[in-house]
Amino acid sequence: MDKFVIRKRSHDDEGIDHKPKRKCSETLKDENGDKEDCAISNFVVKSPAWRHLKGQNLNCDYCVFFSKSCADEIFKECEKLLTYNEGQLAKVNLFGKWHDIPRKQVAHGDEGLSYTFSNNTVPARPWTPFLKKIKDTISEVTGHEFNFVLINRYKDGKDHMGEHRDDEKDLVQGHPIASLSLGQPRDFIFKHADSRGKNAKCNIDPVKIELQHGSLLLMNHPTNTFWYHSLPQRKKLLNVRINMTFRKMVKK
DNA sequence: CGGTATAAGCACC
DNA sequence: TGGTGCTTATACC
Repeated sequence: MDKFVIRKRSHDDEGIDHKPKRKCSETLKDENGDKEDCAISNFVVKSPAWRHLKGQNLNCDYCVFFSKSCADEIFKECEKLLTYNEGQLAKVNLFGKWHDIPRKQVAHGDEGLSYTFSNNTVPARPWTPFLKKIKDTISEVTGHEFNFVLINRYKDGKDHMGEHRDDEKDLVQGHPIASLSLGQPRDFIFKHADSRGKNAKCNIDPVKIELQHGSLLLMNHPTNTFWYHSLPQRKKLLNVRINMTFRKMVKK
């Protein structure tokens, strides 16, 4: 793998330009001597070129975060190391009916945290060295802290996720969510809450973006207050996509 | 308490 | 194939 340099992104970039201003030339080190659990010792993050997604109250930043070789390796490690929830933990209740979620899901995070949506409470499994390393790298570069990651695995284009907002009480209000995409690129669609359905109050165009292998999408406040997002079916796509959304949850 | 929203699928087009 | 509208009984605001 390539040699990597981690560059931080300072908070005062926001709203003006999204290129990192501070440099940090240290290479991320294995703090726990966890080579056996995590084959990845370095990550590529070469001053990512951020692109700002703008809309009415839409505030997101997107970049290709990991180089292809690094993203390939992380993807491989995910497939080797991760296991996913089953049974009741893999169901949601909507409009009075229980459904198996059309994808696989698991969460890791600080002890005691969990995430509840649609009558489904996903408890955090402990951080693994592998996941902690990814989390720390993203924190380092974005300047935001996270204590929880929700991982979704879409085995092919038939797996999907419906429209929703990440507006649960479990989430620290106003804190950004960092979404790392690995594997099969997929369309990701934002729709404004007031612009949905037959009786829409206004007509705001949806914002679509194809989330690339190794990319990071930062969903900043107040995006999730006003915009729904979804990962629609794309039936012709045959390959696996893994998504990690790093979050800050309220401690209870 | 009443009002409101829904991370799902399905039935159209 | 993909986008839209509808569902429905809890939950939780």
